[in-house]
Amino acid sequence: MGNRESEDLSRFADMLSAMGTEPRLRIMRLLLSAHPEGMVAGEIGAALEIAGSTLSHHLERLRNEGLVTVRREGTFLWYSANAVALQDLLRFLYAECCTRSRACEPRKILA
Amino acid sequence: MGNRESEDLSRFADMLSAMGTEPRLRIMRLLLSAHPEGMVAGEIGAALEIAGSTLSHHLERLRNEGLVTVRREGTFLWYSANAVALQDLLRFLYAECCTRSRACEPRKILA
DNA sequence: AAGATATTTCGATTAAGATAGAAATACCGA
DNA sequence: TCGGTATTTCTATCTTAATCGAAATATCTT
Repeated sequence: MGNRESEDLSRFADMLSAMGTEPRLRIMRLLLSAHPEGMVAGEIGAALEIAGSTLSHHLERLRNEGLVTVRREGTFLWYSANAVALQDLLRFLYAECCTRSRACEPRKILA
Repeated sequence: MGNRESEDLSRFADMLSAMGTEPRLRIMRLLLSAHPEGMVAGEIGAALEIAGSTLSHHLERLRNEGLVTVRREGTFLWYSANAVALQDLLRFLYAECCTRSRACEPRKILA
C-alpha cells in the first residue's frame, strides 16, 4: 500500500494548519529569530501580548505538529523552533512548486 | 505605521491555513502537476473523490486566499494554481528559515 | 425553447478551534 | 516547609470550518 505519501501529505497539512494562524505564525517567527536557544514561554507571551493560557494552547499545538521543541530549565520552559521539521516542510513545498512542477522559479524564491 | 509587515504576515497565515487541510493540499498538488493549464472542477473532484458542493467550497477558499485562479470556458471552470502567490509564500518561508535566521540549511531544502 | 451537463449556492448538521479567567501544578529559594 | 513565580490545565463561550444532499444557476447543443 503506497500510503506513505498519504501520511506525509496529512502531516504536512497539519503543519501548515498549525502555522496558519497569525498568532502562531508570529510565534514561529519569533522562535526562529531566537534560534537555536529559543525563548521562555513568558517572554514569548510578553513580546506578542498573548494571554498565558492562550499561549500555552498555541505552543501545545505547535509542539503536537513537531514544529517546536521544549526543554525545562528549572521553573522555565524554553521553546525552540524545530529546524528539521521546517526543513521537511520547506523541502516538500519547494519540490511541489519548483521540481515536480515547474510552476515557480527558484531564483524568485531564493532572492 | 509599520503595519505592512503585519498585513503580509496575516496574509501568509491565511494562505498557510488554506493549504492546511488534506483535501485542499491535495487539490493544490494536483493543480501544480497540471500547471499552467489547470483542471476542470469536475476532473478535480473525480480524481480526489470529493463531493461537488464540498469541492466548490474548498476551491472558493483557495481562490479567496489567492492560491488558485479560475477561468470559464463554456460550461467548464478551469482552476489553476497561482504561481505568483506560491512564490511569495515560499520566499517568505525561505527567508524566515534560511536568511533572517539560519535555522535551516538551503542545501537540505533544495536537494 | 428544451434538455443535458457543469458548477455553485442553499440549508443544515456536526465538529473543531480560538480565547481567556480561574484554579491547579511545578519548581526554586530562603 | 512556605511563599513566590512560571506554566499548564480546567471550564466555559463564541466563532469558524468541514461536509454533503438538494435546489438553483449557467452554458451548450439541438
